[in-house]
Amino acid sequence: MSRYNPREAEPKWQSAWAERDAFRAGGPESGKPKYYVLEMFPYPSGRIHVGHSRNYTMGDVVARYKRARGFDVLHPMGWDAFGLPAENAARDRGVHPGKWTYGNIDVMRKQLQRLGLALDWSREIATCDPAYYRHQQAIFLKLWENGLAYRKTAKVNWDPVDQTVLANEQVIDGKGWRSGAEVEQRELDQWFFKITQYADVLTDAIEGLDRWPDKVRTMQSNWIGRSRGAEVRFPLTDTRFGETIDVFTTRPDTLFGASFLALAPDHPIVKALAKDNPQIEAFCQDCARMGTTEEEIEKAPKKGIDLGIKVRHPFDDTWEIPVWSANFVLSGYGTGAIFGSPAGDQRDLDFARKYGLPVNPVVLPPNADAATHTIEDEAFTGHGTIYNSRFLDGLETPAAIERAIEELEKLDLGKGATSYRLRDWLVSRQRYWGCPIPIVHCADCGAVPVPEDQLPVVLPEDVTFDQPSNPLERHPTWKNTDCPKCGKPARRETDTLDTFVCSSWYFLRFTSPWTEDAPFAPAEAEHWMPVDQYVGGIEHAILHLLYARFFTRALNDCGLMKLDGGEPFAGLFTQGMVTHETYKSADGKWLGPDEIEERDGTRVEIATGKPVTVGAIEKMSKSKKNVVDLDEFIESYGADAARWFVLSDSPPERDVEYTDSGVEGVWRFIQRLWTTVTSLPEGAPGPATIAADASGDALDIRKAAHKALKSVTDSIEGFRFNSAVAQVHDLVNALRKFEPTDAAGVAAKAEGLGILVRMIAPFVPHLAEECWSVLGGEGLVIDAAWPEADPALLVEDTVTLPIQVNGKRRAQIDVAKGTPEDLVKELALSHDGVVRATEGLTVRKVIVVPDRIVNIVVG
RNA sequence: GCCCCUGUGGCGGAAUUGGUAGACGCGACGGAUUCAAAAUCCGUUUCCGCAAGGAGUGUCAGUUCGAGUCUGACCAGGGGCACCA
Repeated sequence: MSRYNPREAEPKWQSAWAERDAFRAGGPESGKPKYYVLEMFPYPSGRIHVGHSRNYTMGDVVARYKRARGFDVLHPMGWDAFGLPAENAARDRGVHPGKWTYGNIDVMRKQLQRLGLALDWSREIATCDPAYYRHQQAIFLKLWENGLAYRKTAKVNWDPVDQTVLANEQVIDGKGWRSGAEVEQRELDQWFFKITQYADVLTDAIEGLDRWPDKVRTMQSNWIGRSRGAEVRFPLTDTRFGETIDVFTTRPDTLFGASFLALAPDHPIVKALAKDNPQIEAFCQDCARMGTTEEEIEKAPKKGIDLGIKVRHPFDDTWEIPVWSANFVLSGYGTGAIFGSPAGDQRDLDFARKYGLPVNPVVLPPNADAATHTIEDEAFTGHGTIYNSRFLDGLETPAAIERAIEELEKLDLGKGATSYRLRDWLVSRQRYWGCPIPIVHCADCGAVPVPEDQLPVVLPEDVTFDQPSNPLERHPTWKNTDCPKCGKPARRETDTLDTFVCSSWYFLRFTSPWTEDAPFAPAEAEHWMPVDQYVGGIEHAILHLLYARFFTRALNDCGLMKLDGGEPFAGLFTQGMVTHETYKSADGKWLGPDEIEERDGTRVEIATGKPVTVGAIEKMSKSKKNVVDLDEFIESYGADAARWFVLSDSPPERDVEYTDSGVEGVWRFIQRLWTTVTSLPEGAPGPATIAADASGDALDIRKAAHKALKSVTDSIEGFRFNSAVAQVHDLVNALRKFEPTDAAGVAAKAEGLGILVRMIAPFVPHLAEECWSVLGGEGLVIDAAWPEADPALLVEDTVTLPIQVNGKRRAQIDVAKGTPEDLVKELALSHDGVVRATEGLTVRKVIVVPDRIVNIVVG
């Protein structure tokens, strides 16, 4: 019997699919329901390893399954091609970023094609292509016209290694997301997108994302960080610096506990006071001099200075409150000023204790006694009953908040307000390999947009990477141009856009990548959007997924399209990684799995013969060398084996560990499936057979096939691919053990195999085609409809009922389905095992759950 | 500090609504085949026990005829946010 040879079969079927252009998406005219499935597009960093392939395989299973279910599927692929690694490669190897990038794209495209993905390659895009980024420049200008892109001087995150600014979302634990370097704060003039304008809708809409993981929804909600509260205006006793100081608080119910106000050191009032007061000036400088990295800021001790001015309490104009400046007050959040209510806030309490400010308890914890309740070193931050607070006395916190706001509004000294943690998206990058910002700076006219007919602003080719700073800035001529408005000599914007801008709308471009006069054809976008199933890594839970949600709304508002609800991704699945053991050589260098081998039970470095240290199991990554190259894997085991492996064992959202023995198990399975299929005798009916009059073993095998079909279908729908794999294993085991003895048996086996082959087609498409063809199936299996399980075969006519005595299983009986309770009870009570277990005890109750279980309660 | 998730055999995991815990795979062990090996095939494999039987889903309680599944407290691991007023 011949073995299945993926090396021959896989290219053959790939050509067959390509010849009939099988995966080209139709569109509005196809007459079929649409389904848009998308994997987060790759950054072309070099080569694809088995780890990367998991993401694409999962999307592919969905694409192929939906296709078999009669959907017009859009499943495109492209390249997130701008980014810093290309510049690093240019610096290290002297190759132009474009050349490096396109070279990688060619390699990776071939790798993805060898994986047998059902992709519509006619829609391929690369974001570094001027045909793509010209539209991005047009979008930038549209956002600018609509007030959603703006330029301002602000404190921003500066990555000293990558020599560029970063968005807040790209700073992880105080370090740059790519370089890992400690991020510094710098005051710079930069471009921003006004994502904060959408903070409210972006929060509210999270609730409707019911096909997103809860985890991602929570993370987005926390990131935006909406807090509801009040803005309170404290009247200044001295009006040199204005009428009031405005403060944001979430707890206006504690207003009667106010003992000081604290302003950020760079608050305008503090700055004004510092001019005539050397002590305040010194304090401000001290704060400014203090470390600029996130970590230093966090560790800095609390300190402040009395500014010598006073405000009046909004509810009592005879009550004066001192105004301080404190280093822990952030100028960027709320109004850059707080009121200190030490009894109810730990930080305020620490500050009050340090500087001897009053601590007035105003919230009584539940079950506490007003007469004895005191605050020592620990503030009570929870909700409770308000006291010591005049008209708020006796109210519970939520009611007191409302009452306080009501009063503030009546006095015109405040109002209900909402504050957000989210900052506007800083999109300027001081890098070369990105989309140029289409703006010209003119001494007379200011920032002037490049007129639409002059787009794209193309990157110059002749740049150097021998210095760390922005190559566009250093380019001798590129930045020199004329002002589009007045014609005078002017300077081009040399910053490029954050690459996350590119990935914020690529899924729209895929709907009509050939459109030249617009980023996308609105009719196509409206037909295909939203993406029905998006698949990608959890690392984008905030970054990309939040930006994209903002972008579709912004594009809606700029009139570029109409997308109901504004959400780009109706369904999101965040897949786990592929992990692998790590290895280090005797001298501490990372080694790849192909550089080691096992000799006499210990693993040694092949080159030196010295033993290696086996390290932690970690996500496959180039830096730790624990990768298995996809081409090499396919060379040995085939694409189907890679696909089956990454879907097996672990739930898709969890990590799966790559092991050689696991891969061998997959190989065994593929061969076993093949021998099972080819074991069908000559002249057997085709795979579309329905062996309607089967009985006995033949009927059992039919039932097994239809049950497996039902469970596999459910598992695919529920994104439980590991379960689907197990159910397929089960069916293969049943089919290979079934040796038909007559024509009816052969027909039943043929039917079972026919179901099996169509069922595995989304997972191992090449093997499925080969099987379909040997079984004599008509056409290609990709064109075969998903089989329907016969409901009559899903129900058993007898059931095995476990019988419990006091909740412990003691026996089981086989009864006809639907046997009356009385009879079941009688059978159960007379069963030997039950009689033994109940001897000498009184039967108090018998619970019969029809066709499920019997429980006898004795005592 | 606040918020969220996860704890099941030697391992990855299954048990979708409370109803036979451990499907399926890996590993291990035994056997067949072979001169031998690879490959393949057939068994066994939660733990204790020869067995009958007993115990068992992180711990402790609770609800229930019945809990991996529900509730509460705790323990452990992972993740997110964090001077955010």
